[in-house]
Amino acid sequence: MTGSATVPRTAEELRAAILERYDTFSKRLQQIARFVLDHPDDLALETLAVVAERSGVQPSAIVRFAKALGYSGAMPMQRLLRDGLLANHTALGYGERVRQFNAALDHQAGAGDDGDLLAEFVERDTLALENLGQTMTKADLARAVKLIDQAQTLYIMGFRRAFPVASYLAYSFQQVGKRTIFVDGVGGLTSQQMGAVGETDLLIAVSYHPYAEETVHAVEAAAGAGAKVLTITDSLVSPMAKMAVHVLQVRESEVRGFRSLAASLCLAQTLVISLAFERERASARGVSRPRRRKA
Amino acid sequence: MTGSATVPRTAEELRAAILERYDTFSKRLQQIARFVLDHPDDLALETLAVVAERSGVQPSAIVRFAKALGYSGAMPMQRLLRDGLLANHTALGYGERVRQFNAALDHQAGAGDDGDLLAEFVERDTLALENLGQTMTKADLARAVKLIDQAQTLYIMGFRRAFPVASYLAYSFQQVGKRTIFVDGVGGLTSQQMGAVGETDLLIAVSYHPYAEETVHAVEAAAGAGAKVLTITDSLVSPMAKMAVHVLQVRESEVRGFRSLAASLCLAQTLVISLAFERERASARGVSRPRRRKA
DNA sequence: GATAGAATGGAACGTATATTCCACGTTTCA
DNA sequence: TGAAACGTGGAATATACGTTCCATTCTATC
Repeated sequence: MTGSATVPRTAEELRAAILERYDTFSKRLQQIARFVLDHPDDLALETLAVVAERSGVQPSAIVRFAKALGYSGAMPMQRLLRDGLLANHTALGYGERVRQFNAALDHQAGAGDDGDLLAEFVERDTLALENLGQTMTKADLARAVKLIDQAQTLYIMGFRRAFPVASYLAYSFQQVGKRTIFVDGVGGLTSQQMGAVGETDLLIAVSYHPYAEETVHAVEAAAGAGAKVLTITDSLVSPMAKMAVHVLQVRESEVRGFRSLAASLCLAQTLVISLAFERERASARGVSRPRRRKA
Repeated sequence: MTGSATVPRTAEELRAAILERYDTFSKRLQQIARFVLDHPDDLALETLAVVAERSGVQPSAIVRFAKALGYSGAMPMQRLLRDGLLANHTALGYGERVRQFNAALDHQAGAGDDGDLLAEFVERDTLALENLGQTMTKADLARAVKLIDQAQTLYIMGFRRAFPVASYLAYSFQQVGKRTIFVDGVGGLTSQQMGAVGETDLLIAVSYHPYAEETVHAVEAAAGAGAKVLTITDSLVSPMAKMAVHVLQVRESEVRGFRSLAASLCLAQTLVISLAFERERASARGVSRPRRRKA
């Protein structure tokens, strides 16, 4: 039944295949081909019956069209166009590509071959980074840097899975000369470490689902004391998000319950170096920081 | 049945409505709300059953969620998100792409500008990951996993810049049930924490140039006590490399004097999950670990 | 600690959908 | 012009989906 040896596997390939074989199609099939080329989004999103009515053909004709291209039915073709739609979208098919990646991983897991596990994680982290670059706006970043710059003292916390990110932030901010206190929770001294937090300070709380209790409480306390809170988290409705003056959302893909931290650390480093540059620029303009100076 | 007076009629309104009423939702409904906010495209394109499985809830729960927002069912809500996706796709051909174009212009603006610092880091981390995938051999990884698997107790250490990596390793290995001791150096108790290390144990030492003194000393001590040492480092001739039975070299690319940790963390995660798979496979084959099976 | 109420999971249900099948119409070649 | 092959429309069918319902579990209140 397959018309040709190779079946199109991407939206672009499909488009090319239709153009190439257009002349060999029957009249009705050509009519469908024109519709697919002209309104790919319709075919991607709407139900087959709707597409049939909108293009003026029978549903069965569309199925025949798909089979003529080598598919088993119309639905595989639809899925292809859906993925293509997402790829053009800003979200970039991130979810879909992760889905496919996970599916591939499952298959390999069944085969028992962990040889290329590394390659797969590399791929997944690359996707997460790409997604970060496209979803995080410059305005969000600039606002975060401004908050950090204005803070008299920086408090940083993050437990469990967020701990590596928090420790990296603390270490790096100290390196660039920012007055930073790392609330590491050692010895149960969290509240003591946070004791002096005041209205001129900023707390950066890193937390991912499930959100550590200590972090939530600390954010509450800090907000109660009048301090500003900046959270790096995975959801806009995380417990911290509401109390925070600014939220940086990071989407790390998850495989078998293990989420990566690549995107978070990339963001963390961007924050640190953005701050360093900001200060450099400020001190280059004038001796005193324009934000603080009184005269 | 309608929860509120007005039912959201656009994707943006829906988003706002969810955020506003989030607190009034039950636990499961909040879980769904998070998923909808974080993965709107999934809900728009995938079938309800797929969304349910991906978000870890029942299909009926999603229907309840939609009804709680005032819809007659889940499908009207889906249609809303679908239309929103389409609108973004077509209409943004102008607005969004102009914005991206402007962003590209800013990127060209210059080195001093921190406008697209994020893009720069994303690019750099992506390269680092790619490099990791190409240089790290399967044999190196397999040997490392084997060492970890055979160790009775795992000791993990890494200070300064390596601390986030070490803490991630410690946390993750504990999560998958490996007996792990995180030598964090709190209270100057490093040598005490390392006191019981013996011939059947493995020390994973993470260290980058300039190599922290404490790490070097600890590796010496561990090697002296007969323990095996696996190092994750940036040079084959680092002080630790000679004493280690196995070295995993990670080359993090450097931008403006700041090195990333993306590749190291990707490697770390690969190690953890490789170990988890290895154990899973072993326990699936037989009750006892077949690692040493003779037949 | 007991009880009323809400929330939840999962099976059962009805429906809408994609697909298949077949009779009819159209084209093509002898 | 006749006959055979191909293409087409629409009904029939099987499937997959969204939705509903109810027993059970969880939560809050007394």
